Amino acid sequence: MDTVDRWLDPSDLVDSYVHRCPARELLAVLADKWVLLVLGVLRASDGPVRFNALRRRLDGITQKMLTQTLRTLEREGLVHRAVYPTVPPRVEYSLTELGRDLGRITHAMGMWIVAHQEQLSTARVEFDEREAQLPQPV
Amino acid sequence: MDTVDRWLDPSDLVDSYVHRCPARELLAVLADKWVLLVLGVLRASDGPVRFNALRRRLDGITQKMLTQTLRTLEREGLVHRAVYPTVPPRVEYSLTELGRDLGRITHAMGMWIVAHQEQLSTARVEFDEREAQLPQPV
DNA sequence: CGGGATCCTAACCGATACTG
DNA sequence: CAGTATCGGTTAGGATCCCG
Repeated sequence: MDTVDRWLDPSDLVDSYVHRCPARELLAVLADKWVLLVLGVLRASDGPVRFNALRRRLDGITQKMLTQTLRTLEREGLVHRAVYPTVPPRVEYSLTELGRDLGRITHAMGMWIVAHQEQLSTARVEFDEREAQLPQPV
Repeated sequence: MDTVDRWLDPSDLVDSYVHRCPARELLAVLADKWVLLVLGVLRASDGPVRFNALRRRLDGITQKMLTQTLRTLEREGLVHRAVYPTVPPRVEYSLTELGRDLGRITHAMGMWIVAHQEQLSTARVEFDEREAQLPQPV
């Protein structure tokens, strides 16, 4: 079975992407507030999703950012955009093959985050408490 | 064996993190230009890493951003910071247990990116070519 | 309905200078 | 060595208006 373990080999990844290179381009794309969420929603939907439907599922996103995010993902070949020239217009988004593949990893990341929420909040609180003690800036 | 597949179950992740919630906080942290790279370098090193060593491995990062990134990761409980009050001072960074766990997933992501670089560049080129044909903005 | 085009502000971030 | 502090340019991104 095709699992993400395929990518978990011990070879030295760092030298491959730490320096400025094509790989950093996609990294920059993924390092975005909305990209991971959009991928998540598209992945969770079992068919194409219309623009406003997508918008409604992403609490807080503006139409500008959604458009921008979708364009970027389309350019990377992760998202497919289908336009039906009806009236009113209808545009449907879905993941490409490549997008679905990557989606499995980002999904794993999302699951990890949700599963560790409490450890993370605890860490934040403790850090902030430690911070609150030391300073003495007159 | 403990693999990231643990997090690849089909349950509905979206409802858990699409809305504003604690989970989105870490997502916001990860959605950063440097965070994934820093995690990657720390993960690849087999011992603690000093500040400037870290800096040298991250091509293009400024000392300000590295400091900031490390502080954030420390706050999230992903990175441990050890200060040795010697002269000159010495500060060593390493992943926490939590950080190593998450690091396995981000590493998978990095590997995926590197493995699919060419498909991604191709997609970009094709998209840009399609773009270059349509417009007619007199 | 699914955007494009503007305007405008907050934040980010790089550069520089200083410190224990 | 490993930061902190400050300043200033750039940009991200929200709000608003409009259009096919």
